[in-house]
Amino acid sequence: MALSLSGDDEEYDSESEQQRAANRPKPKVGTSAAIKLPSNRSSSGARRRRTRCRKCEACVRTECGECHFCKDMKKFGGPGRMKQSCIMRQCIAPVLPHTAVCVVCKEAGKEDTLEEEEEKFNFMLMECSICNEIVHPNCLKVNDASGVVNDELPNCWECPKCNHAGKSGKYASNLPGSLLREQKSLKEEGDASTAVKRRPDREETPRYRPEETLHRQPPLLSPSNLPRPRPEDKLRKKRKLFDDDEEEDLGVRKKEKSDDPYYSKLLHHIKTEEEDEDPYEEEDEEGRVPHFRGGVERRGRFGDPEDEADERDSRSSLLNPSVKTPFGDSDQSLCSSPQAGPSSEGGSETQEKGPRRKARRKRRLPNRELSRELSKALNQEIQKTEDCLANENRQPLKVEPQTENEEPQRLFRNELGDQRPHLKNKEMNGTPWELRHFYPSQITPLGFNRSTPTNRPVPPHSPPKCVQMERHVIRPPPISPPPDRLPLKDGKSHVIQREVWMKIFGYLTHQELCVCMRVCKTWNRWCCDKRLWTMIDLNRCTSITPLMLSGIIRRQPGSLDLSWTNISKKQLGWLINRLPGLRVLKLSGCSWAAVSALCTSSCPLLRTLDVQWVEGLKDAQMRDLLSPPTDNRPGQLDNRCKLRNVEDLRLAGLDITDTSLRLISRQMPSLSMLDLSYCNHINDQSVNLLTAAGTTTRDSLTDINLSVCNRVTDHSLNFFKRCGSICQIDLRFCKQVTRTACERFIAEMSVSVPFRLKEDKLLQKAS
DNA sequence: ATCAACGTTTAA
DNA sequence: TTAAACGTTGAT
Repeated sequence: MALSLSGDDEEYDSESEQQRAANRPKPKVGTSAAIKLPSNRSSSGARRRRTRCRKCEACVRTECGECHFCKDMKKFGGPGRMKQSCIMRQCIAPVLPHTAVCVVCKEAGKEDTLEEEEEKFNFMLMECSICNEIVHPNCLKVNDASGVVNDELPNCWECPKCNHAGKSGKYASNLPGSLLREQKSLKEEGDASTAVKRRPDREETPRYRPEETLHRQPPLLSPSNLPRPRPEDKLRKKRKLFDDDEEEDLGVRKKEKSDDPYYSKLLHHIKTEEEDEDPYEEEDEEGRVPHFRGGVERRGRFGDPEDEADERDSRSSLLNPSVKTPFGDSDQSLCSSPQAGPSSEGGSETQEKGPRRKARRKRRLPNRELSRELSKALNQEIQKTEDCLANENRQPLKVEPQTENEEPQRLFRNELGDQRPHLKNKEMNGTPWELRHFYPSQITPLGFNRSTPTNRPVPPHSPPKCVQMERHVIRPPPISPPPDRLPLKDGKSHVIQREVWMKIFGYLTHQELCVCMRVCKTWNRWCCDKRLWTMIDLNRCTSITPLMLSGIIRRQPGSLDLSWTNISKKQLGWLINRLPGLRVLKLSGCSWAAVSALCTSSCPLLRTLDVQWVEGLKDAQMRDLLSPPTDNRPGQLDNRCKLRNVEDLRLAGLDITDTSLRLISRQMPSLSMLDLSYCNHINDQSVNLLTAAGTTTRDSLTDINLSVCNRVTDHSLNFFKRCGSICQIDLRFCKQVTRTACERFIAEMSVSVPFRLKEDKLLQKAS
């Protein structure tokens, strides 16, 4: 259907079947019928639906109750139309259903009956992402073709036949589908263009190498009554199998500089896939691709020169599709029969190879991602900057500027002055964004960012398209990412447990964590644990890229600082929709257009909202922000203001008036800290409103900042006397407030609550 | 039989 | 182009 990827596909008998399937409702097929399917399902589009592993963190956790899909559920008062899993519960490694059996021997996976890790592979069920056949690798009587394991999904590969036949993959992104929306794009893509686009990917497939002399596997032992494999076993097996040469792909990537757009695209796709494969391998690893070039030594198989040769091969064939491996063009049956794979064209060496070791591990992408995942522009930029990346990032441990202004200036220079957009892109996409963090002390003498809207960072020319993000599968991070112990080269595990490492990592800064993430894959995962990233600070990171966004989602921070960034409404909307646990959001200096993304029913229940100096945020916008969302789904009961839990509200530098304050007072019953500094319209009447009888703010306010509010006078101090919980009143630089009045306030309050003048016109409760 | 939710279709 | 809808699958 959507996946007529090349002319080859038309050879499939089932092609017409696929077309039909796309054009009319599928006939009802019960579970039992589905089991019968394999015989005629070979090469058809009908794939076994995967199901939850029920083991991963996502599967184990409870529904968030906050996300889109939760809100739809009947149990959360929704209409139950969407029938989708909670965003936070999207399985990281969906498994084949229990009813899946080998198309050859009709038996289930048997890997858990075996001891040897490598043998297990031969007896686990593998689903081909191209022809959809599910087989035991050992049941394939093929000798000379290599299956390509897709470790994006458990039990997923491109079977030797398809791989050998050079079929372009449909891939198996059988992940929870809610975030995979590309099928349309794929469908709309013409066959020709699809074929062309897919070619490099196909060519990237590593071929069997004669040097790999491995003993043949024993013939199939087919105990028909073996217990079913547990999904987790398969997962574990995969991990184990792949961890050893985990960095091989990194090696491929790091070694290759490309001027081939296909390759560049592929490069990026691989990265994307890596994200998908495991939430803990993400932009850090991507970003470090160039770093690896001169950085961390390769270990174990990683350093195997054969692998490098192989990689070069795949690279060259990638660049030159006409270059084929000896077996690439052989006449292969097209998966119509499980027995019909390539036989012995491979020559004598091939005979020594069981399917096991031929299944070269290679990350493959789900078709959807491969098709349109990333914008062409982005890929082109990546391509152009490959070389620059290599050079710039040769020093992976280089410490980023820490001073207040250095980094932003650098960014600004790139964003504004540099006419080489690829450099900008390189900056943002080629470097781990965590390393680009800086922690400026933006505190002015008054404790506020004195930047005014005139100093607002100018958005870059082409802000990254959040659209891209929609097509990424972003899964929530597990709380304790596997493995439990660091796997060592000799197959053993490091003595120190993960949780101990986690404690150590807990002492590191984000920058240091980023360095650790480049040490190995396991550390990369561990260092991404959301406990280490409860607060993510992208303050003044002027260009927010899709990678950053996905990185944020995976870390599920409770606190996010996007101040003075160019984040767009779409991006922010995308983010907050996926951060139901977000409690602190800082958006100072952003545009109202972006901030308006909060006016949705998916806005998390924030406790702290910082919208200082937001351009265009006035009373009308404040009203929008504080109104109940209007996009509630039918049946959705909760139409309360999404900011009702805000305790800390920062509105410095806004042109808001009492109109907004009334709303705030009404809608934020828990408001404790309120920053109204630099608000020129705020006056005594405003203070009166906030502290009037019957308002919740009267008792909830503990900390108010009215510095540089020139309309506030001594009279306001009288209003504050009626605030039951007030602890700090900042009236610094209020021209119409006198020190005398402050002292009088202290004197009068001293009867009940002792206050002191911490600074001139800064009143603080003496504790 | 019931529930959850995957993957595709349809609507906006 | 994206989100919503929904038929159907898979687990229990």
